[in-house]
Amino acid sequence: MNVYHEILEKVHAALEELQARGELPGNLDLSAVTVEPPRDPAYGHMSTNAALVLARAARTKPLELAEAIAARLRGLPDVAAVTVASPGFVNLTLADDVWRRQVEVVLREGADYGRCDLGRGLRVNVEYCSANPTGPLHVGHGRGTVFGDALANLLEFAGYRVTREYYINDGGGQIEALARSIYHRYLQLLGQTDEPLPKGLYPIEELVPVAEAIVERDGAKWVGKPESDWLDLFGRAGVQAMMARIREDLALLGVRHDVFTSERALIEAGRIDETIRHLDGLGLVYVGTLPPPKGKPVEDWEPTPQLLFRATLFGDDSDRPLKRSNGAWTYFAADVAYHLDKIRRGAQLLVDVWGADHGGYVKRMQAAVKALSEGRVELVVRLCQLVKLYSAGQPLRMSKRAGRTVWLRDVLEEVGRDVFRFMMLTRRNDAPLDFDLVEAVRQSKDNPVFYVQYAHARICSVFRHAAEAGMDTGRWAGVPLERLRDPAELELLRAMAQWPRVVEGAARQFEPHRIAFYLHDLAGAFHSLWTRGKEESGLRFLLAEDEATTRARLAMLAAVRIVLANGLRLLGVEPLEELH
RNA sequence: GCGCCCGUAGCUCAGUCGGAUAGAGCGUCGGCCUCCGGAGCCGAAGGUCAGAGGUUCGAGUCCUCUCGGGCGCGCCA
Repeated sequence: MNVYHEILEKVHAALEELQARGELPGNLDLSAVTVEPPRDPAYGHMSTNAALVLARAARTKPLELAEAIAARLRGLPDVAAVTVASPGFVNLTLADDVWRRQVEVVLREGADYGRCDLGRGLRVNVEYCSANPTGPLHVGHGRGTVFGDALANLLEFAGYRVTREYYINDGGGQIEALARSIYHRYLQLLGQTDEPLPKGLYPIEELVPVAEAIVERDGAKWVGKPESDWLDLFGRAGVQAMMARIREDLALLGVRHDVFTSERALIEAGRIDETIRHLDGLGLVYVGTLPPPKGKPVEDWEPTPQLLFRATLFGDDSDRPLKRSNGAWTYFAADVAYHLDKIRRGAQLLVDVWGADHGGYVKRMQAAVKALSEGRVELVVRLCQLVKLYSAGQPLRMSKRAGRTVWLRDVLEEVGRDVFRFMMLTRRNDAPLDFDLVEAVRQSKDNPVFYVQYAHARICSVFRHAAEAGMDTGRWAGVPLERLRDPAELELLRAMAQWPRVVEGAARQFEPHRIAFYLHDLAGAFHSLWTRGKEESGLRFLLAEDEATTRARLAMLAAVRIVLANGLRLLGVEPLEELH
């Protein structure tokens, strides 16, 4: 329960009282009534739009209704002042004690401070990363992975039951390309070819050890053999090796999925046939011919009858192919089966985190989920834009064709997990992100990671000094919080009390970046107060001659530290006690 | 040609299920170090929220159109 909810309840109570007195109709919809901090602090601490949103239905003037509401809020224990402002806002200034009490709340709830029940225990499956097992994770994967992981943490904190999931795309043509890429390395190792790697294959060096292992085990056994003899074997070896590497990369990022689901396993278990039959039973599958794309002529277009899913019945722009002309299932068909699998395993809400280049795929997958769940399960898709890498302002040239990709592992070794994770969340997921490897590790206030970490470390430093002075820094019962009087202190307390609101808003919108921005603001409020202590010694946290005030301030700092740590934990960033 | 995303200060970006006088960082200019970590803080300047209509008590936010940028557009994933 946060302060804003408490005040909202009081507004509701005031409205119900007015209804009971017959001054308001009894059947009002109160869902649009909000209590939020006004942008301009001159309007007080909280503001409600109740009169504005209800006036029409109540057939009264907003200002009159606002006055009536205000009259019932005035004089309440925690309310210091209530004013009405045109066109009908009711603005409240709360007693300082309300904010001081938040310290006790935070200290009591600790790591749970900010939790809420927005999700009401709903089972949500968050699928993220899901990089093809054809190479290590690169920086772009890193962004989506961090986003998905932070989102999963956030939803869990907001009361959802979360499953973190990785879909291994090991069933399609790209695995054959992987097998051929490894085979080429294999021939090279045995001196059987000096041809360059054919186009479309993977030029990455990480495949060499895979080929070496095969040489060691089988020698030249596969030289000159037809593809059908070795393709499957080389593909499996490649997938196994690349997934092992990807799991290492995930571990470096601090990411742990609960479930890895293999596309190939779904196919081999006949799950796609089963799923398509299921769709067919619903009358959603037919054989038809799609029109060619308009405006953009496709060479060698041949109208081909295909097995199609009636995606247009569920909001997509076109029906979508389930089978290729060679008879194999499309990627989409496998993905439909996979999403049905997630639903059957109990997911009540599906979240997919994809790269922005998959944007064209969103509607058909949502259509499929709608069809499969008969409208009961929603699929939320979040797209992550590209990461542009820089080094000291110079763009880093990456050429996938030449095999010069910047691997996530290399970046993590350079800047560290915490910096990378935080920086990936300092932008909305759907906006492109510039990431400068040199700037990212600079220790200055330009660097948001450092700025937040520094606030946490400074608080820890105060506590070290307090402990040296022999103060009790662990027990807060009976702390005289009324000693927190300075406007800057109350400002910090109010910033701290925003945390539950921020969690709720971020979770509702699936936007973990809001956590990062909030932490920056909270750190700013703290740094500001700290520096004032430099200028006015009476505002220092540790006062040798005033133990009561010191204890109050330490309690406040302990609470702020908890909120900083809770926020960083959701982002998967470790709060540091010292910086070096 | 169609679909999705985006357009906010010189630059990079926030902006609460629509809320009041649109914010932050960088950069620029001007201040603050006996003393808890100055790796910080305070202040100033800087805006047609791409443009035009619409919805309403109220629009950066919702709708329509235009302009500009990104991504995608049968049998790749």
